[in-house]
Amino acid sequence: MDYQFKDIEQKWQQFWADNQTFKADDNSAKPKYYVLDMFPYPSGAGLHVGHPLGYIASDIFARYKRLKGFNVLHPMGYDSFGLPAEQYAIQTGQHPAITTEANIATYRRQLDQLGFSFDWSREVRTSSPGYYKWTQWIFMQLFNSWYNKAADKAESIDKLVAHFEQNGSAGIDAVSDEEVATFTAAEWKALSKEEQQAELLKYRLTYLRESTVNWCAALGTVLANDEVKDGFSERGGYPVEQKKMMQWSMRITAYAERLLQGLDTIDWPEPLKEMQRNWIGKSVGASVKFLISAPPKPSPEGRALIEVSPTGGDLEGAAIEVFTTRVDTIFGVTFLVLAPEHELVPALTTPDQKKEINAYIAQSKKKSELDRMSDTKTVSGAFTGSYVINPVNNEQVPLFIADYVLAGYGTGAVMAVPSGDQRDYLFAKHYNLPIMPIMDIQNIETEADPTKEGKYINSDFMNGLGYKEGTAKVIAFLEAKGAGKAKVNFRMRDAIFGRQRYWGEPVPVYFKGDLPYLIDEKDLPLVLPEVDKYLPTESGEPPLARAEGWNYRQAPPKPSPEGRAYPTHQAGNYRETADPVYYEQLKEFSADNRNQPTEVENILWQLLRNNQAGYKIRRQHAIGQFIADFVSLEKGLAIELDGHHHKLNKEADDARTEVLNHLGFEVIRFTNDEILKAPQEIFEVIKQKLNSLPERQKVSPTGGDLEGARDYAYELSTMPGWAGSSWYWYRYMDAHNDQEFASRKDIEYWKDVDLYIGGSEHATGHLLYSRFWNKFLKDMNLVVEEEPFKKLINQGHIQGRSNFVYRLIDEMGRGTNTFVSHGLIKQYKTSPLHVDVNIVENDILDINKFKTWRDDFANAEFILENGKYVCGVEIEKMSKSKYNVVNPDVLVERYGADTLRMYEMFLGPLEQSKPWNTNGIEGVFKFLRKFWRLFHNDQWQFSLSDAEPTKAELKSLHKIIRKVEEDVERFSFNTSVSSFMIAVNELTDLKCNNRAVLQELVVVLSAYAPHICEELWVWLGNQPGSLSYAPYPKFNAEYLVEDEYSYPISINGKTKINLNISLSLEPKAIEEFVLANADMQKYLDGKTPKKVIVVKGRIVNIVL
RNA sequence: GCUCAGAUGGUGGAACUGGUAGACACGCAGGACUUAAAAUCCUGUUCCCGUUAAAGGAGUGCGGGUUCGAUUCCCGCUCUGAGUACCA
Repeated sequence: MDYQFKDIEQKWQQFWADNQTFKADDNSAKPKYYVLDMFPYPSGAGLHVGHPLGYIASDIFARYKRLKGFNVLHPMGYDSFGLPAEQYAIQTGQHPAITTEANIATYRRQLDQLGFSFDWSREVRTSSPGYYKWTQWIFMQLFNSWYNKAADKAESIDKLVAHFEQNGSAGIDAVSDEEVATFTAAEWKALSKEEQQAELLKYRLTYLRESTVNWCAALGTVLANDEVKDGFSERGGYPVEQKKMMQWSMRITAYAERLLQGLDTIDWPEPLKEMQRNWIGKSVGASVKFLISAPPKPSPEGRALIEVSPTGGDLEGAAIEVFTTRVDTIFGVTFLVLAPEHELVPALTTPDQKKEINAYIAQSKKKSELDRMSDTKTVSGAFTGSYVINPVNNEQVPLFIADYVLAGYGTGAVMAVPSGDQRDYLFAKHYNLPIMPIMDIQNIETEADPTKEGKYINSDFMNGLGYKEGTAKVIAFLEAKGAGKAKVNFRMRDAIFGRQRYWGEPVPVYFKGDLPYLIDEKDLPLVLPEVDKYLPTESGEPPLARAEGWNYRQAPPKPSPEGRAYPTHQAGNYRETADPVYYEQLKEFSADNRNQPTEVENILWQLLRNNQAGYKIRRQHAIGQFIADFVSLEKGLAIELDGHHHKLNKEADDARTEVLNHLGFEVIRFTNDEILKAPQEIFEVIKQKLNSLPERQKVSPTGGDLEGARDYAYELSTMPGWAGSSWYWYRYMDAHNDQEFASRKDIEYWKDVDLYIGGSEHATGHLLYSRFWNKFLKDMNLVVEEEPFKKLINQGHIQGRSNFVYRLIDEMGRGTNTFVSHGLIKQYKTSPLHVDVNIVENDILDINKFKTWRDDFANAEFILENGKYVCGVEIEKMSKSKYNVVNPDVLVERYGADTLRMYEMFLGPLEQSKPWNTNGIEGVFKFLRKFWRLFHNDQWQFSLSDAEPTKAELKSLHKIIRKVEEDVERFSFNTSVSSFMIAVNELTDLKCNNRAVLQELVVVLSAYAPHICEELWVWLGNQPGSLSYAPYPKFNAEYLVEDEYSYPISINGKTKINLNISLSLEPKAIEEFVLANADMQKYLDGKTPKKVIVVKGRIVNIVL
């Protein structure tokens, strides 16, 4: 039979699925190998031909490793939280979960038809509660941790608390917020719980803090730095502004050094490592304090300044701290510059300068991010009127502000050394400030000279020293004086960890007042609630604020005999609907309480039981959210005793009273003492109260009783897109575990990802955050490797090739229905318009198809060149809106998956970006047919010979065995496709139909073209499905041994002829043989060679 | 501006540690089969000069260098792509 790829591919895809052929074993004697693809966001557009590129490569590699005897884990899943589904929901009202589900179905169908060897039993989806339960859990671990610099790892927050309780803040070296308090153990213990919480928040690895964020009003959310490009959002291209907001952040800066050092231990592309290094942005230098000096001539106004300073006192004694990488140049400092946003600017501005400074601040605020970037030449700034003192020579230098100093980097202040820094130089020239050379070989005629060579001059105690000694000396000097110290600064900022969006993981946090608390671990997952609309509320709160009952109900703590603690409810959120489950829980606690009464309760109970007060009294009865000590449901009276808890929490009691009142209960309270002293009197009070109250309507305990209960507000923002992708490779190891994010056993077996394939666009996002979380999990001893991805390969991007038509613009500036061919557009006023690449061939527009492409083009007219409409071409991203998408479905339908797989590999090196071009796919298709034909006779009948393979056949076979081994190991998939073609061409020429040879060839090719190989494998008489785990053929070098080699003979490096010479011949003999050759005599032309170079088995070169 | 990657026929690309530049494909040209088309197969295809065949010359972005020999190594430059952006 002819090569029927459609039947074959369907059949084997079904077989693999039915037999779970690629299910990985968690416990195997074979060595493990983990091949991972970056999991996709399932977009509505489905896959285009660019998406599978990396998956094909990883699949070939995974299949190859199986043949090589490895236990391969090769999973796939979906990064299914994200903006597009939510944007779609906003527009259509369709729940993002539904959109996502539909998109995943499309993705799955498209992936399946390409014959990937994924272990689908381990599929993960970041948006499924079973998965994000553990994303939330990891968040909680981060919340419960702090970074101990002394141990250089994250540790439990309990350990920090224990330290505070014993030693106060002394001796703690932590990565924390800047403004942490210092306190003694006693002071710590004296703090209220809330104050302690607030302080601990400054240490936690995930924390809430007022931060300047990238706010995108159009998207209604904040964005991470890596999601902002040139002041616009990466998705959608909307403007982004800076805004101060209370935000969740991740203390990734704690790991800056380890993230940097770790790069040296992993096998990643150098450019990608470089991007991470730049992003981390380590600079080694020093921080120096410049004392603020009084204005030079204290005027009445000058004094006024000091009085109005925000510090409330004398600014003398206060200092400006700068960070510098060239502290050795400090004697060249002739002024200081602050960022306009620097907090001390208002206080340091003298009244004379106030006007100028304010004008400058206003002006630089107005400048957009873009202006500031494009305009790097203009010097601008303003003098504050104040001066500071250089600590090394006590000289007064003026203090300026200028927007070339960034508030967000370092301390937002720089010491200006115009002789060594070009920006400072320009600034000094502009403001006529002195420029002081500090190196003997410095040339500062026209520009700054940042040289480190030479000896210092004008530098007091540093004069005559070189860079290294000078730097050491000046740091020692500053340290001794307490005016500075060596310091390392990082460019990387903590990562904002919150989006004001719906379609993301809820943050497992609720609030008491302003303080965040974790929900109970047993309440995970905190499931995303339903909302009526996916938009922010009218008051600008995130969409989750629309969710009904989006509040946390903390279960009452287990009662202690003395405590009988009630949940600490406080005024706040109101809840109208009942929660039967919670009510059941309350009833349980009530029963517990009844079984363990306190002394006082017991006394009162003896008086009130059996209708002794005239009405039925219940004790420890659940009402709404609370358990009342005694209650008459009939009369609506709650009697509360003064438990241990109540004393501590008057506010909570008041709130409780308010709620109970709302529910129709009157509340009376007694202290324990009152009851102990005069129980009978209390009894009488209660009795009177009961009589005075009207009878209450009966309410069902489940229905009405819970109404109006108070709850805690949950966090309203959701986690950012990178949360779910920062640990997913561990979930694949144990995808269905509902006790742990992955079991210790499986983590210890699979350890880390051996090969990770994905795009370089994740360099500073996903790949950095994943390394961060991995290091944290390692610190927590939850995983075993410090780095998650041992080897990483960036597949190139397949770009689209767009075609354009050019619409003629009339003199009014309106678009017409006339289109100008590309060659003529210079003569007309036109505007370009994307046109569907499917109606263009070789850049010539099919005019008839164009007219039917869009209704409004039915009457289009054209200005042609040479009778043709030539389209413009541009290489850009493949996207629906650009009409340049090539769909793999179409190609699979026409050529089959095996052809598409091999063609995508054949296109060029995996890591290279290139525009898609379907031309050439025929060549690969022909190759597979030719391969198929090797196994068949002229009548398309399966026909093989069992004879001994010939030497030539074995040579072809073993060449390809070795070649594929070499190529796959170095990820050069394109070259092995060529080699397969060569092998099949050779075997065809040899008319090879030898079973032994072809069977091995099938195994070698099966990683690339699995379907056709499975089919032939079974024809060859093997067990269906066994091919995937067949042994890779053993290469035997003997078959490639030659006894002759065709030496290229060159004269002065230019090849002239080839001569067959025995490989056993030694160089001396080769030289003689060559020089004696008749043809060579002609070239030598009687001359004697100056020199003859013979490289055995390679080349002969004659120098004349 | 800085950092990184790259530049090879009409096209995609190959040449792995310096050793026959252009493998393998696409496209194109010519041919075979066929009434014809499709499909398939064969031949040619870096450029220039020349031709019956030959023989010669140039050639891996440009200019230098090292070397018997350079697409490969070194120096300078041009262009393209990516990242980054006043980072003190």
